[in-house]
Amino acid sequence: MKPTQRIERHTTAVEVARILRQRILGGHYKEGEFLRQEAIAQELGVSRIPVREALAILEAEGFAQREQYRGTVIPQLSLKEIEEIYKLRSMIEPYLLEQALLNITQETIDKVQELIESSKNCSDLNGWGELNFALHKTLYKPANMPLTMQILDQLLVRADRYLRMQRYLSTEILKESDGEHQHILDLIKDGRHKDAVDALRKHIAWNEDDVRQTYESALEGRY
Amino acid sequence: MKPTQRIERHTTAVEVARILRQRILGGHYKEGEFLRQEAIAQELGVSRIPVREALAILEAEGFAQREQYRGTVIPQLSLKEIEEIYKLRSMIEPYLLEQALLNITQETIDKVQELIESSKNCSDLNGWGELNFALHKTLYKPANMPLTMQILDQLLVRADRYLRMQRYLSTEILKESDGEHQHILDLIKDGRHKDAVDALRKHIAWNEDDVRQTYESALEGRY
DNA sequence: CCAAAAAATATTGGATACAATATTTATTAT
DNA sequence: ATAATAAATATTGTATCCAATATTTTTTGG
Repeated sequence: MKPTQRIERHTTAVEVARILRQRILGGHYKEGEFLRQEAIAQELGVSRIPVREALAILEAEGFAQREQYRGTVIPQLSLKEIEEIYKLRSMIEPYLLEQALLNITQETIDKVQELIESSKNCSDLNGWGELNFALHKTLYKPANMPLTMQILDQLLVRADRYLRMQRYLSTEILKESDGEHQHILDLIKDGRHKDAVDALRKHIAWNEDDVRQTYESALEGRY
Repeated sequence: MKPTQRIERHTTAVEVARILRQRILGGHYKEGEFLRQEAIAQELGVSRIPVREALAILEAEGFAQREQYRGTVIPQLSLKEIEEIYKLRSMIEPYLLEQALLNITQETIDKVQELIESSKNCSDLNGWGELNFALHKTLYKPANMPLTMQILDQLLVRADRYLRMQRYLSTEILKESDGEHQHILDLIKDGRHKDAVDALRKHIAWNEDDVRQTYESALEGRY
């Protein structure tokens, strides 16, 4: 078979990991499906070595489970995991925002505003996800807590798997979400930091509700 | 007949990752030192392939940083990271305990008591760390929150790097810690769940203070 | 025909060999 | 002698090949 997707910069292994991560998040592989090294290698036009390294990375990140001499499976989505993700987010993000607000600069505010604008004008669902991701990163960066950010990253990426399910069904939620982001930023601009943190808490809670509903209705549709 | 339970075996790569993780935690490699694939491979009597996979895993776990065509370095320890680790632990662990206590069984309590006894009788610093790890896992397991446990695992393993520094200097802290664990368990046995959670909070806070002091005095000794 | 054993096939795991890149040492021009 | 350049060396990254193990198919005994 001929390669369908090409490699660019970084090492091949990291590139393959990135592509597979995207595929997993995008629902390209069915839950419980076995990923075959040889198949992936041929599709991407590389040998199995970088593919294996990529699978090792993805396993360490929790996106895949390797079973010795059997293969690699994509772990199943679950309501339980949604609960956990959002419980953790609701613990970590308000704290990150609080800390960030202590050191926030006009530059950060402007950058966040820019990202919100881009997000409003973004019709591409994939791109919207990236922007949303960047927004959080930018907003929390002044907290200067790299480890916490790293942990949060993991949670956001995991949440993304569920968010994408949702995006297939409704794009209104995106605009709603943009509006909430704008509201939080406005409160920050006004110096109403405590209110901003509260608004963030609500934002996360609403987000969870949306995801749960989508997940549940998707399940119903399936069975 | 089909196997009811698959035997837990490890690939060379996972085994190498485990060994390197221990070494990193044990301070075998100096901060900022480059890990050479060939050297590790020869020491462990394997080829570089599993070593590379191990390094990829460790990087995904945050224990190493690979730079393309340059090598793998151990990230530096920092007071900042200590603060972050313990802030996150103080958010996550009390919540995990609360949830666990809702579903806790006598079996779990007995198991934890056993682990504490073993810990009291354990003179080996390395083994004590393992027991401490197992204790947390056992105690929080009834909460049934695998993702949260996974995140916590990362934090505990990271904290271990600093704890080990400490253990070189003082073994009294271990006994103190055992006592605190016993105290928490006693409160649980008495059904005083809220008090147990509070005791855990204090335990974590004290632990942080110990680690900070050790880290700072170690720094002074170094320069 | 059916279940168990054996062979065949598929797939993963690892070692060796080579290519790509970085680092170090040697060389050359001024 | 020194800075710039080129060669040599070291190290990482990847491909190919083979070994170990799992899965599937075929064979065989009842």
